[in-house]
Amino acid sequence: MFQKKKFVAAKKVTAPTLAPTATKQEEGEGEGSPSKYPELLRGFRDILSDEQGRWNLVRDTVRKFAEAYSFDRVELPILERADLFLRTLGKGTDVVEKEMYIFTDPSNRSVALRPEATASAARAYINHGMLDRPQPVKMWYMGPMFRHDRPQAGRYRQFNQVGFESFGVDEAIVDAQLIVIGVQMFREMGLDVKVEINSIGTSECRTAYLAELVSYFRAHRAKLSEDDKRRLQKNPLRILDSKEEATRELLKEAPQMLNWLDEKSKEHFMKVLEFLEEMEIPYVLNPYLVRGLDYYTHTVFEFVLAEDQGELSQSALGGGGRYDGLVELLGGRPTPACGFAIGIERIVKALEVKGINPPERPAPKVFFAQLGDASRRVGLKLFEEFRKAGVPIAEAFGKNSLKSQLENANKLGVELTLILGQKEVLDGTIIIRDMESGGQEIVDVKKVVALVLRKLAREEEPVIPSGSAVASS
RNA sequence: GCGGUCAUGGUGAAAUGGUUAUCACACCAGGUUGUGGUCCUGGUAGUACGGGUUCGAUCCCCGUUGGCCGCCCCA
Repeated sequence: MFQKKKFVAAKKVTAPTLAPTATKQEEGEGEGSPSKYPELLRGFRDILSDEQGRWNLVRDTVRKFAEAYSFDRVELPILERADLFLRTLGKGTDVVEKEMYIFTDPSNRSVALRPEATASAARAYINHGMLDRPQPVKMWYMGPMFRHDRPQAGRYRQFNQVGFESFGVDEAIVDAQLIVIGVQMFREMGLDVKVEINSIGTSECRTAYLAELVSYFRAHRAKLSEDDKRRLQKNPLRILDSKEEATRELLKEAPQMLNWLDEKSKEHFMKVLEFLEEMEIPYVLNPYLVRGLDYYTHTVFEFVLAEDQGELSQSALGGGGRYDGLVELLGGRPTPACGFAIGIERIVKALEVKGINPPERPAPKVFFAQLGDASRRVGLKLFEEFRKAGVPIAEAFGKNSLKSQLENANKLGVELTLILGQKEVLDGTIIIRDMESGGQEIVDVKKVVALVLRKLAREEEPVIPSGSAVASS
């Protein structure tokens, strides 16, 4: 029996803590499991087989695109020096300020679970001297990210992202192609997205613009909400996507980023848009689109689920942009770069809402039913033969009665059940039972794989309807 | 981080300040020999956790944890 009490007891055994800096057990989350059963950490989840079909669709599609567009797969560490993110993401950003899983490791280093992977990709680019490879260096990754945010549907503390990053080329076509890849991937998966796009220029023109923006809003400070005042102080760009009515009103008269772009930035942005038009990628110019991370320059964009895709609280499926200063910021040679990341959980959710649910794996069409240990031994070998023949096969070795095994077979919806009893083992035969008709035949066990293959192939032959019109529903 | 809302077996639901918490589905085992789908019988399994009020709490109160929604933010 499973002892429920064990977990209660286990709670009292204080595990060696990784953070000797003593997170005092105060209020809020963070105590052990309050239940008698082990409980998931808030915002963390198990992804079970009922979702795996959709996950596979995402994984497979992404991989196909990565290969077609020659992006190289990289596996980046989940844990990095905290400093990497603190330097790159920006001081005022929420991610850095309150969402990072940051702690001191046993060797007394400040480390962080990655909240995103672009910084790691840039770090890898520098560490491995990729600037000496033919440019652009194009890489893609897929894996978990961590942000200690308040969980909600479509927002988790551990979530998975796929990212595409291209280093070393500053041409607008790089931005455009990344957007094309993103949009086409979504289409391939059956999701209709639109692209929201903006340019925030170089850090120089952004600084000039921000000064202007701040002074504009300072003049109207009285009308701003507390939130927006805080933004104005900490991260003024964010005021652009404020949802406050009064602020939105003020924004109409506010200085526009686009007017502050220098000639080169403007030209770059126009080219990106032209390429998108050429490719007939639907985009929406959103002058208020800014991204949450500081390293972006020039083009920024988001992939947003098209409206008619059902109710979803989180409709931004991904986003990205150009980050020409990032490599240099990390100490590398100035290197232009551009990339995007998409959130797998949100995509999977969108697929679910849309009713797209491919099977996780092909359902087995054959079931092996045994009677006794001699039969089990033969079964063990047969499984290998069927595997080599590429035929998935199910079993219930743990059951003793033929009846319950057939029940299982029936529930699985297999076409054929192989029945092997004492008698058959002695004779070197096996029974093939057709589950639909109930018909059975006794065959040589040595030929069973070939016979099953033939029977299954016959089933798959398309039945040509003979003349009679099929009643339409 | 702020506000709201909810929490009953694996799932979906029902009920009550007072014997043993109800039902369906699912799962397991049977309905004499080695044969599934329907049917019948039986079984496993639950009031998230901690405290308080009470003679008595699953129900009332408080706290915690977790889900969801809005804000913040973002993928």
